[in-house]
Amino acid sequence: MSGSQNTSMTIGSLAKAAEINVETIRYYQRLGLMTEPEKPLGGIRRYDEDALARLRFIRRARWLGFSLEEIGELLKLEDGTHCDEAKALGERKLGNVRDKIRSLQQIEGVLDQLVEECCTQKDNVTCPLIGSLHEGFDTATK
Amino acid sequence: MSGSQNTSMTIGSLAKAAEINVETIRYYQRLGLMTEPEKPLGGIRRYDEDALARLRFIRRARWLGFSLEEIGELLKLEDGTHCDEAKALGERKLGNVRDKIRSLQQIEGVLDQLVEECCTQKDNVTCPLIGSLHEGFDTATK
DNA sequence: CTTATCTCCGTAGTCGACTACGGAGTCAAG
DNA sequence: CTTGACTCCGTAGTCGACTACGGAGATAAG
Ligand SMILES: [Zn+2]
Ligand SMILES: [Zn+2]
Ligand SMILES: [Zn+2]
Ligand SMILES: [Zn+2]
Repeated sequence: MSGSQNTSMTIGSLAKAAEINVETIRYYQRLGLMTEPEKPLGGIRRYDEDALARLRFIRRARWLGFSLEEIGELLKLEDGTHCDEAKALGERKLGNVRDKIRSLQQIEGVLDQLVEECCTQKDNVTCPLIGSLHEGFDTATK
Repeated sequence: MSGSQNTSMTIGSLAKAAEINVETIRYYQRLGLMTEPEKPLGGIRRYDEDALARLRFIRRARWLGFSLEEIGELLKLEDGTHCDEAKALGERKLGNVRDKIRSLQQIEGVLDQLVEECCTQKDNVTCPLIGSLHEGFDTATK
């Protein structure tokens, strides 16, 4: 798979398809995350489905909190000739992801509790959510 | 609680106590998140436990993923009489956090599988991790 | 053929959250 | 009293990730 059909797009339609700014694509090209296709002698570059897939990959990974630099490493796995290195990288990234999940779950727990406690006592003048932002930092943080 | 003892600190010792950079405190003051105490006529400003508590509040909220602007809102609710607004803010954050967790778990699954498949066949020249990277992410991406 | 709408490319600006710098003033230990 | 660390204050720099601008050339609809 990863078939590069000749569904050729201009950078503008690629941007639209990926729901991303044209300038952002150029920026990714400057960083080496996307390759610039050949320009047909004073013409306009054309992009295929692979470029779109790559863009979606980048956007998704960004949203998940990977930096563009990390995404670059992730994308280098593409050459397929360095199984050992690929595995090492994959494992490291997996570790990162699990760290992020753990951290977010911790935050989730705290926030959930705060929201639940909030507004449970109508008589009470002070909001428990605000109150615990003042206190519980040490316990929740570590 | 929130007792303002006369444990007066300079900005330097406040920074040390809060494990934060002096410049960051000044920055928070510029943003209006911290108030600058009065300066005793050509002297040096002194900070009390309340300032420290407020700094901890800010750091904790930052850790929970609130932006400094949101923290400003949160701090305006400090009087504790705006329970509903505080709760809404907390619930929105909680939603954000849960979305991120779901997405990370999705990518965790994919990465985990890829790493497991990698290098299981020594004869094979192409790395299965690499090969399935795009497809795996495509399917996982939706 | 003529516009209107891209594309190309380099440079520059923005935003959030800090972090650093520099020079004058202040305080405290020796 | 001197010396060295700290404070004050304004401005400027950094970093990551974009986003905008401007002018020249390409392309497509009418
Ligand atoms: Zn190698
Ligand atoms: Zn409440
Ligand atoms: Zn209100
Ligand atoms: Zn492999």
